[in-house]
Amino acid sequence: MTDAGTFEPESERVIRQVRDDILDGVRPPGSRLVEREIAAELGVSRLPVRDALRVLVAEGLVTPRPRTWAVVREFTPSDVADLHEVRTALEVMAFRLAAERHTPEGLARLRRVLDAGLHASRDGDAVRARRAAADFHETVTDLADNGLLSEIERLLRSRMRWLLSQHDDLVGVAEEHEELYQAIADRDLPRVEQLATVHAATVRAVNVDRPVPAQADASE
Amino acid sequence: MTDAGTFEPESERVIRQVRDDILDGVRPPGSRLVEREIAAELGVSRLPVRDALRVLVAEGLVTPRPRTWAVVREFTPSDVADLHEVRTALEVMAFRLAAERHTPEGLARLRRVLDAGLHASRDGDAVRARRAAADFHETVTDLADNGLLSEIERLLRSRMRWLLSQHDDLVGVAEEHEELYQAIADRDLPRVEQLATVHAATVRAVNVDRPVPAQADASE
DNA sequence: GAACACAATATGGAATACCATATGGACCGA
DNA sequence: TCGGTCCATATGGTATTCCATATTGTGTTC
Repeated sequence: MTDAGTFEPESERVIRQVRDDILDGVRPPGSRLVEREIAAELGVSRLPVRDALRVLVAEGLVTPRPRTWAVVREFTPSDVADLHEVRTALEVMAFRLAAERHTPEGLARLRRVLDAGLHASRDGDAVRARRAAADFHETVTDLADNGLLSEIERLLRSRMRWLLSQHDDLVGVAEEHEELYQAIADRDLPRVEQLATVHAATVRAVNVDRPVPAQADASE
Repeated sequence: MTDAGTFEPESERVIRQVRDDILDGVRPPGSRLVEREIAAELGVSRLPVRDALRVLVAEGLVTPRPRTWAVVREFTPSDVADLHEVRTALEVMAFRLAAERHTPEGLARLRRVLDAGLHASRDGDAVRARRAAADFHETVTDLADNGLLSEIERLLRSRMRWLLSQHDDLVGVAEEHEELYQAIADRDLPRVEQLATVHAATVRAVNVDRPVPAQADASE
């Protein structure tokens, strides 16, 4: 075994590059994704590009069209509402399981991530605060100790990143994380579920503030 | 437009073939999946096979190993537990949303699927009953009117099919479906949530009874 | 006899080439 | 001038080929 752990196929690099291009707005929604063009830009063959596009389709960032070029996905208000709904259900579950199953080590890790987030948000460092907020959720999912849940979380991560890129109330989020941490540490399940639901609603609220005329969003 | 709607690349055929092989036990867990072999068997090039394996990896039916052959996934008891947990959360959500959002047409469709299932299970037609049970859940997801939820459901479908292939209490399942249908039709949310939770537990119970003859690959 | 090293082979990763079909525009006719 | 049809081009799908590396069997040495 020479580098089994560190081996990275070209397609990985292409995936990251194209994904970042999309998330950073370099490739705006609706723009063409032509295999040959991307291959030429990145100096690789079409095959890694094909692989990468498949992955990005699975991540929901790219819309394939049979026999023709793929396009960067355009998220409709309905898509956003759907994502919030599913995310809420999964995160409430993750928080609940984390409260039930956390280990001392895991809890300490969560504490550290939380502190980093609190610090960053109080300093007004938006980039690090957002990063820490994402880490917080990822760590909670980790504590939940459910491989499939982690897998789905990874799958939705790009979409979430896209969705939350315009979230601003970083301090409020960090404070809610603090409360959630306490409830998890105390294994207070009812409180965790309540807080997690509220937290999801908070994040959604900030996003829905923008025009997004969600259609069936008045449900909850 | 010649056949834009009916076009199917070779990889689709390969996907179905290999997936069915796995689910039918023709390719048992742990067995090698060698691109060249499969390509030769199906009379296609390696590329469609590569594509197919990627998809099956995404479906969780195949475990890839960098630079070496992939293997048919071995489900550990832990994997099964994880799947049940996630499935429960998502289905409760699907049932709740279906109760909130169903249209008259959709409800009628659900009624028809349910009747087919009741009929088949009373006749002792296991194959059709199982098919109808799957259709019932799929229709409910459809009624929930959340594209992402449907997407994840499709993703998990193969694993569920594998998991439920040994489910026997078809009559009981159909009867629980009947109750769920009524609660959905009445838009009785609390009852739907309670029934959905119980239903998930029922299915799990039957499966946990017979601890999947996993290839005791206690590797992870 | 067992364990390690090395070589032959198997296998996935990537590049190149070719084909079938969708796309987009130009030309023709009304 | 507008609409339809046909053709050149663009583009994704597939096959073939070569390459780097993991696997596996064999021989050698302690």
